[in-house]
Amino acid sequence: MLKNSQFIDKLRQSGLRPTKQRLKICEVLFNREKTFHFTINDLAKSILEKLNEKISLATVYNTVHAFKKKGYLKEISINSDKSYFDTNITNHHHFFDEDTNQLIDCDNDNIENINIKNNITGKKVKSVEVLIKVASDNQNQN
Amino acid sequence: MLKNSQFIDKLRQSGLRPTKQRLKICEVLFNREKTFHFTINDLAKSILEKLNEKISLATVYNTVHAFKKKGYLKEISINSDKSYFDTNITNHHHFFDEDTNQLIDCDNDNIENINIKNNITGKKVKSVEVLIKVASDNQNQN
DNA sequence: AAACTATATTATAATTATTCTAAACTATTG
DNA sequence: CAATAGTTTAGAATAATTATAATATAGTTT
Ligand SMILES: [Mn+2]
Ligand SMILES: [Mn+2]
Ligand SMILES: [Zn+2]
Ligand SMILES: [Zn+2]
Repeated sequence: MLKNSQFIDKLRQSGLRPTKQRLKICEVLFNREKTFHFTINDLAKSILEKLNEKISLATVYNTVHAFKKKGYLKEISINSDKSYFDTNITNHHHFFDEDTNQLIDCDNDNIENINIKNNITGKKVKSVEVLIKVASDNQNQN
Repeated sequence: MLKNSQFIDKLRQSGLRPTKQRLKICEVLFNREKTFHFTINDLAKSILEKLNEKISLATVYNTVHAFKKKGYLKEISINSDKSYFDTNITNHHHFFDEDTNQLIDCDNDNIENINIKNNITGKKVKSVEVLIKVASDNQNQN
């Protein structure tokens, strides 16, 4: 449970002004036990529910992108309809539950280390991530 | 190099009428050496260039989705801006070149078999795919 | 603290990818 | 060939995201 002043410091350190809106968004994003996987819409809804506060959608977009740029959030693509973001910024794998459309972190030691025998020549590996799609047995595989 | 009549048979077999447009799209998609990774826009452009033919965008969307449903194409999510499709319908991994925004197939035996120790309870694994993001050394990691 | 300047917020418009609609067209079947 | 069921099409509708430009705020200077 981080306090406001800690968020203020963090934001200042990364050259972001600690505005009222950004602090609210920090609260919603980072004051939670577990990793938060969300769409912009989820976040906007969360802000409204948790804080009973309305922040302009544009600001939510701006802030999420600012936080991503500073490395406090990462973007995940599982679905081309909308972007998902992740408060777990480490390199990690995901389960994607096709029944519920939920992203779930996959513990890194749940999967053996992945070794790429031949990389593209002249390129450097930036990340290696596994996406495991799951569904209840009877599900249509779309 | 498949002939028209082979496409006609294939389409008939899957209950799709072999229309002029679908045949053209088959030509562009499947008469090539290597796997084709494309966006709808790439495909539309290809149709125009290769066949000097204009097919309505709605038809391109319809056809791609019909082909996907029949299992002749698969959809890949690397980027939430737009959908990528793949003529390689097997379970396989990808390199994504961040410099060029190109998807490249990763040979399955380029990566050791992936074993998931603990799956989500009550769910069945539908697919396990690795995405390896690469870039030239000096690239900013966005 | 007032003034100044750089940044951030906001409502709203614009853009882009994708899907929907409904009318015109075409492949298939009898 | 005629009936019909499926397909194509242009254009409208929708939804996510980004751009704009006026207003507000934070940090800095005086
Ligand atoms: Mn984005
Ligand atoms: Mn979209
Ligand atoms: Zn995660
Ligand atoms: Zn592929």
